[in-house]
Amino acid sequence: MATAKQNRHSRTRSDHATELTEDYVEAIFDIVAANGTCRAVDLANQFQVSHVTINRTVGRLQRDGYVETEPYGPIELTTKGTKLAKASKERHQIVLDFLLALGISRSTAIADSEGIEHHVSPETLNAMKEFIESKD
Amino acid sequence: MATAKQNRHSRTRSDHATELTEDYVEAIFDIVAANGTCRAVDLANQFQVSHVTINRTVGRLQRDGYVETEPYGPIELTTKGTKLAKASKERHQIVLDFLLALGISRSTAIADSEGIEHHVSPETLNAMKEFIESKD
DNA sequence: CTCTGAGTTTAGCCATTGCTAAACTGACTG
DNA sequence: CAGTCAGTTTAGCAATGGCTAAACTCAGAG
Repeated sequence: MATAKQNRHSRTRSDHATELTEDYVEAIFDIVAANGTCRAVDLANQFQVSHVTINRTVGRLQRDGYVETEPYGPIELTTKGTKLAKASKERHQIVLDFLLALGISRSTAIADSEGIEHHVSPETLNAMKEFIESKD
Repeated sequence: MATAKQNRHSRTRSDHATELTEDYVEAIFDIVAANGTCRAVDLANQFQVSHVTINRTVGRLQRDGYVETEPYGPIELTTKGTKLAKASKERHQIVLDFLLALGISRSTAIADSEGIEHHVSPETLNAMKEFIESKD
């Protein structure tokens, strides 16, 4: 009877790009909030990746309309980028709070929430929110 | 004062490869269990990806010692591959049961668990297990 | 024993995400 | 105003994970 299961893993493909995009706009948002401005070198620090990789990734973010930047200039989020950053940060925070409410240690919760945040549907996110509130 | 945060996103890099490996050995394990044998075409069905992609990915799995296969022959898990498949399946099941225990609908739980399973630490997995048991 | 067709493999293309090495900019120092 | 140096960009390499088109294998039908 062959497989029985179907599709399902199909997300995996393009979603890795989405994850990276979300991580970047989140980081840019935070760095601008902290430093007033964001340079490539700040992102290289954040992600522990070479500045060259940053440069090209930022180029893709610009191509896709998430950031604005000029040669040798700072990196700024567009409206679209800011919107995505805020949504990602909110999701991230809920996942983190949820893990903490579940009794996970802070350091593990921080690490796991980074990975999990990109994979929670609105329904699950909502359930997490309710769980957190029930623990207040 | 620059960034303040540090590292943390460093997992993202090589982990995508690990995720794919886990998904593949899990699928191979299931297909062998269901059909008695696993062919490239079964995996192509499962992942909705061309058979050519399957072929090369299986090549990498073989290179890395997870599967054994000969040209035009079936695909079999090595001891190492079987071990990883079982561990992944167990983790997957716990995450799924956890989401269900949290009140998530079955279809969403199935979808989300696919994404989340690769990002839960042993500590979090344990907390999930306890949560499930507390609901019995 | 040939022929056909499902399944596999090879060849060759593209984008992404990593890297090092080398060239370039621009601002601050002397 | 020349030099230096941090930061940026360009050039070019590798591995991964996707694809189509074309060639090959092998088992089952005639």
